[in-house]
Amino acid sequence: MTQTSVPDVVIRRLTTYLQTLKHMAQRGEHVASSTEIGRWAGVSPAQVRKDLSHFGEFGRQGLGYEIGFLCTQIERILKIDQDWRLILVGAGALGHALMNYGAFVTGRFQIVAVFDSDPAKVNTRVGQREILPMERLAEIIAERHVEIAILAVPATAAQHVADQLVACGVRSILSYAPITLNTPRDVHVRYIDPVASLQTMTYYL
Amino acid sequence: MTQTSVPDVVIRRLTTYLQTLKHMAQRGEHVASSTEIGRWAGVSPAQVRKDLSHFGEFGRQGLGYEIGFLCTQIERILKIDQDWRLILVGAGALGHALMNYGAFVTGRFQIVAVFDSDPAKVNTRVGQREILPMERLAEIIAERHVEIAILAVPATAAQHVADQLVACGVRSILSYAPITLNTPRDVHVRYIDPVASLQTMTYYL
DNA sequence: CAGACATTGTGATATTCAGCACAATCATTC
DNA sequence: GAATGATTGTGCTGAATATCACAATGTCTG
Repeated sequence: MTQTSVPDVVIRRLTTYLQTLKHMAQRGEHVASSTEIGRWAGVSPAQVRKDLSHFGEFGRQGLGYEIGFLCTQIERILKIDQDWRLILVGAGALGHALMNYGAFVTGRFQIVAVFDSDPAKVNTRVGQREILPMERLAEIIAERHVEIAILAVPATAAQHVADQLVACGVRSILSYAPITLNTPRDVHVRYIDPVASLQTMTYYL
Repeated sequence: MTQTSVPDVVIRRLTTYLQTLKHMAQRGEHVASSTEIGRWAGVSPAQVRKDLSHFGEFGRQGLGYEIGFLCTQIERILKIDQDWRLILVGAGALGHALMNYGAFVTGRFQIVAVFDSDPAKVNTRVGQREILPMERLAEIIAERHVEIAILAVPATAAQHVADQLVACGVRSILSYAPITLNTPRDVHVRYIDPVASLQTMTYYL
């Protein structure tokens, strides 16, 4: 309702609601009930309403939620109604794939610089961007006001690079390294690890 | 302690404990306390102990956990002490990157076949594997006893492909499509979506 | 080998999160 | 314009999850 620290799971569900709403909008719909949103997002209607109620009253009784309006509101809440500049550290196979990933080329998350510690890679190009040496990390981060970094380096280097990023003022890290990073509490880290995901699924087989 | 339906979060943490333990083993350590494991995995010592206690008593009072033994036990619990055959659907840029991803080339999760609906791609190669048409999905899944699939197709096709996979007997899906899949309750789905991860982080900035 | 010390496993407690149920409210129909 | 039907927002309740605290049990030292 007000500012009483919204649970992290709620924030994560907001992104799925947004996905769902965008799809509905593309299908030409204009209004969605919590039941509909919940069905497509895989959560209960009550959950949808309660989640949204953390941030205000966006629906109309008897009708539901106006899709365009709710999209705008969620985007505002998540602060994705603006462009964000990212940097990418690690120009290996994964780094190349990320540079060419559509969402990072055309979307609101834009990779503005790529770094690698390998001198052989520095000054070569990936996509349209030149690979920069780690020495220029601080400079670029300050210059471009970067707050988010994608970490695509080997596990052995991940903690060291993360320390550098934090020292340079980065406050959010999306890490592809299969290791839990040790960072100050005000730095947010998310992990993407396909193998870890698979390992949790085999348990149920 | 026994088989009283262990929470999913516990299963997910087991994978991080395993990561941590592997790193410790590589550093030449032989014993780890719950405090140490917790510090590197980012959870409280009590949490580590309680999580492990769901499956048995693996530690020794006054000493801690024997790293090699605990690794073996966790691998057994997660059923990753065996090889798993995967199929990959979608041979776009992401599919290519996944095929060349080290863990899927040398690890215990092996991609045994790649499928794509685009006739132009069928019969071309990605890595060392030939891209197969979707028509052969059922045949290969049955022949190779595949239970896990990686979904790397556009969001618009994801639900349709997922339905096919489920119909063919696949019981776990790792989806890279930015959409919540509608599947029977006994089919497990995990999502990997970098943009969604980033969207949850900007909230805190 | 006895005493000091460290660490586990777990019952009890606290906290967080999800589901329920219904009053409040609005569109729509007749 | 009143009655009907649908849907929201939310206090309350219950379930799930995390934390605490300590007895139990082992190691290690002198």
